[in-house]
Amino acid sequence: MPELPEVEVTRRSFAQAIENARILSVRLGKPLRWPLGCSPEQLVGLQVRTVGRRGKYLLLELGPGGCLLLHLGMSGSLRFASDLPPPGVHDHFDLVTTHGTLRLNDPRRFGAMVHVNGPDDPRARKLLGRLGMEPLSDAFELAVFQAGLRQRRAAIKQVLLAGELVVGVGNIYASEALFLAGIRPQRAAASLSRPRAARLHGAIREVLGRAVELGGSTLRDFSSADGTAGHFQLQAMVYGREQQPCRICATPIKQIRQGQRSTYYCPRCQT
DNA sequence: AAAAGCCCCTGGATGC
DNA sequence: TGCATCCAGGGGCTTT
Repeated sequence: MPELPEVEVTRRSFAQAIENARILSVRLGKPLRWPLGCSPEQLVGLQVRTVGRRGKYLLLELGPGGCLLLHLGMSGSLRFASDLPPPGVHDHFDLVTTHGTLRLNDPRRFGAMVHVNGPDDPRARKLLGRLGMEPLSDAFELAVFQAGLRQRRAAIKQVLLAGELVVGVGNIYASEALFLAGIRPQRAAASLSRPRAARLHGAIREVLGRAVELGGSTLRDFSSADGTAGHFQLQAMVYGREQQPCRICATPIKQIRQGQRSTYYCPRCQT
């Protein structure tokens, strides 16, 4: 379900509320993508200090030590409340705290909740170690982005999705950002001129930033952890619009496959 | 080293 | 109505 904006909006919807809560119990449902990595009892008594984010991972910093890495995968969503109903078949993780219960619902179970001892934990390194720049932070440096593109021959869409240069750009926003930048998704990353790479850099920030402001939009069924529904204001320019007229030039939008994923683009606006 | 495929899993939409 | 097929927001792992 979630790309960076949805993960960030989810984070903001419960980060304050869970801060400094003490863990009372942990309930596990069906297995997620990876095992928790510790016994549920081991978490009892710890405090949730802060909720951060790296790419599409949420990081629940624990006191006095350790961290929970939370990923929503393709279909995951969170709720945080003190009056949750009994868990349903797709509720696979409950973190019961003094401030409420954080519940992970994930029908497809591509999501994960993983306990690590700290940033140097091998599991943390494996999952977070190769992640690229944060697109909405100052760390997203244009020069580094341009240099990174120059050394990759793969299609630009694939490079964005891979997350090793820049994180958080998922399948929907990749198509949207490339449209905004006027760049064809199949184009080799290394073939982008510096000005066009700069345009893409701006487009990524624009698309993701606006989506965060709108409360996680575009996605069909998104709602944040406090139950607020996504707004849907951000209408897609190309994603999911195969055959429909481009909103700029009216040329029919094309759909292609890249790496088993759908890509949409305007054959006239994007070169 | 980088790139391309392969999976993990369930549910909803579509087609016969 | 029932059943088969395809597709879906991710990304780690294995193979080229």
